[in-house]
Amino acid sequence: MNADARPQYVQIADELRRRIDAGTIGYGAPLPSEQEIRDEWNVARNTARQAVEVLREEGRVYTLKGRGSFVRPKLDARRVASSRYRADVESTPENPQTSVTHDYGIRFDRHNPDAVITTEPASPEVAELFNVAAGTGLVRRDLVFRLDGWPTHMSTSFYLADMVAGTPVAGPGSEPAQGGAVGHLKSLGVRVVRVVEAVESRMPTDREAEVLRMPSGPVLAITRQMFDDGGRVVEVAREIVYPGDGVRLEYEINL
Amino acid sequence: MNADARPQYVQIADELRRRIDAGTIGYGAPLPSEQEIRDEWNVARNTARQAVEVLREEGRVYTLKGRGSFVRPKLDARRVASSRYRADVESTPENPQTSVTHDYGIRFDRHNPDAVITTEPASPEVAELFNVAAGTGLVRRDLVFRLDGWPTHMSTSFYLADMVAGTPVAGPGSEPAQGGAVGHLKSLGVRVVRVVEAVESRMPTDREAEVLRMPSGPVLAITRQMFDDGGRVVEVAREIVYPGDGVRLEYEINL
DNA sequence: GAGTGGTCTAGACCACGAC
DNA sequence: TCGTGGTCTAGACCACTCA
Repeated sequence: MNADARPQYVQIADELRRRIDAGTIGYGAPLPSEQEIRDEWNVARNTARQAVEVLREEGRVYTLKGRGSFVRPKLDARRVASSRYRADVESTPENPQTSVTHDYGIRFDRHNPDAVITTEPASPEVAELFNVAAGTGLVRRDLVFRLDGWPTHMSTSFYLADMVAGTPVAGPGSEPAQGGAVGHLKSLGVRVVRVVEAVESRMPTDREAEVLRMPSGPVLAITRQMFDDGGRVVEVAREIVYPGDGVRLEYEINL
Repeated sequence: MNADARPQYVQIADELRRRIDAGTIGYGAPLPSEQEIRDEWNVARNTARQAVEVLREEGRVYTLKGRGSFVRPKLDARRVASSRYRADVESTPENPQTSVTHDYGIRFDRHNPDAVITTEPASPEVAELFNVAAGTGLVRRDLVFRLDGWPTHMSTSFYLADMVAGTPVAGPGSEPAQGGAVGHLKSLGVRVVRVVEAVESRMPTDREAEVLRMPSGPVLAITRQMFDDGGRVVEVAREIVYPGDGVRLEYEINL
């Protein structure tokens, strides 16, 4: 009855993947439920679940208990070049742009991060990245970036409270900002001349999985330090988190 | 009988993880078999399998059919800085080093990659990275890097056949090389002044999963181009593949 | 042949979300 | 209330590895 030697759950996953790629099941649309898969292929529930599990591990779908599994969009256009920060430097009121619009090749106004801005003392970990004493006052900015409603990435970044208190950087409504972090600092008279990024791949935390709707695949996490022309650390991001699939980080090294 | 609200398979996974961290189950040692887990915790086979699956997704164990599941070592010391290529440039016969020994902070002779060197025409993809016509003759080097027998990463890199034919680079026994790719090229009188790397996170191919003994977690894949002082591409690596866990890539950007 | 993991079935009870 | 996915049980047959 089944000439194909591959496991049934792989075959079912292949067919579902084909429907997603063909657009038969669009972005955000529900996958057939486990019961529907059982009916269509005449398999046990565990086999249907295994098929969906394959797609979940691939990051093609995300699953919500009590609701179903849904197709995640492919945001393959995502692209982060090491030249991205130049877009920040070159942003002007007449031609507003940020590193994020640069990455995705989109207009400024399609990019609408939610921002939560708080004040907190530096944890030992962040303090070390800042090269200041633990407990130093920091402004913390938690952002979620979305493109047409779909989360593309999220970040937590820190500024020195002494440097930004009372400025728009420390208040709401300052995001999306012209020129991103570099632009923020430029508006305060701080010139960023060097950025150091450390990239890690890991499984998402529960919150990241929920916010990015990435229940199973890996994420790319970037820890960033920005230095001014005096060699001082003026911004720390820990971390900037992207869904692992489809992201591409480009760096240039001069010897 | 079970006061803990967490699912049994999570609790079992936690206990197994604890034993791994405590050293009760050492690196390379087998996990309890599914049958042993069933006996110890009195659970059904699927529950035992789910527990092992958790550890497999975390990259803590790898599984071989018909044999068992085994503990993967944590190679957390892995660390790749953007300054790594300077180690290649500065390598001398008196003080041999490569970017890989630099990454791991180990002596030269503990690093023993297997090498397979072949000749092949450039695929359209590699040709584009090299900025040459498809079909151009290339020397291909497939390497697997190991540390005390454990695979750390693998790479496929290409050189222009015209440039390296008849040199040690094109022959066996040239790896581990002093100075890695940069050293190779230096020995031919080619000076590498610029390296461009693109980092992606993705699930491993079947071969990568087997070689790296990473059946389930993500990998970090780097596509690299090396440029000489005339702006010509003199080496392409596609791709350098690391197990996703524990790797850290550091880059510096000057604005 | 004994032990291992890979796949699969046919049930069960539960928590959650939408209506 | 009903449909969804999350967890769990108790079996089964298979392919693979090792002694």
